[in-house]
Amino acid sequence: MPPPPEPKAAGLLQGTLDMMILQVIALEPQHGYAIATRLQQISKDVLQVQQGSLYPALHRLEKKGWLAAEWKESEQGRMAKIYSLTKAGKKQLAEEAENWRRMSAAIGLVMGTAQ
Amino acid sequence: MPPPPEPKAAGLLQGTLDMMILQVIALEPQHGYAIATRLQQISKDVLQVQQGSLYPALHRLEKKGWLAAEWKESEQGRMAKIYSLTKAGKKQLAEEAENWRRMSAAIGLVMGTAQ
DNA sequence: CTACATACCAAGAAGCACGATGTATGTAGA
DNA sequence: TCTACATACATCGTGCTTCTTGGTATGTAG
Repeated sequence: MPPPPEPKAAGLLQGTLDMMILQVIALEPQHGYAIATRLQQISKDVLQVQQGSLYPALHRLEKKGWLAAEWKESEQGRMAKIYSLTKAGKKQLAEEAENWRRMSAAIGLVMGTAQ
Repeated sequence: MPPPPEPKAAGLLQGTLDMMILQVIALEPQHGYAIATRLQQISKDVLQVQQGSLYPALHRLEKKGWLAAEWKESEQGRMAKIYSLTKAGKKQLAEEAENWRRMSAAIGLVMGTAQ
């Protein structure tokens, strides 16, 4: 049998996935599969979003009205559901980003990583 | 009736509570009530740990062997359960702190807060 | 025709923070 | 004395999010 393929250690902080999805889409409308790829690229392989986390999150965000979906052709020439930010989504992203800054700064204070 | 007492906005990132508890206790053994107070002080009121989050977390950490508990007199002259870090707890804290740094840095990259 | 990358989705389980609620004691003030 | 408040512990149920695992389908390269 093959050696256990590394712990994988995803373990995302709750709530940050939604925020990062909004952020990636804010830069440019994307389909789900590409969002996961981009997140992994940008974070230099630290963040590896599972599909079982990604798609529920996308549906969640669409349901709340932060995202709008549309079937289009992807860059690879295949049909894909392209998500883009709604106006409410932009506002939500701004709020969550601000909250993230406050929170991570506070945690930084506690952990002595401040400054 | 009194005006609604401010949103309170706790909303901790899941998983970080354990890490911060370990960190606060690493600085000095504390009892539960004091841990919550300290966290609030250090974070300048950004982090407000509910008792319904705190005590389960303490029991969880003790069960895993990261914390050791002992009944002693508090600074206020009352009996309190003082928690201190075990050897395993120190190791765990180091791991979680390192992981936090990697994670928050990665999220920072995504959010454009980098540098 | 097999494997792989692309692209979507669902179901079940587990973990965790939260809100509400309860107990008890010591102290300060009315 | 009676009341309020701070200290100090704790449990329970709920809801949300993430993870794991599995499944569908298409195009392309070998």
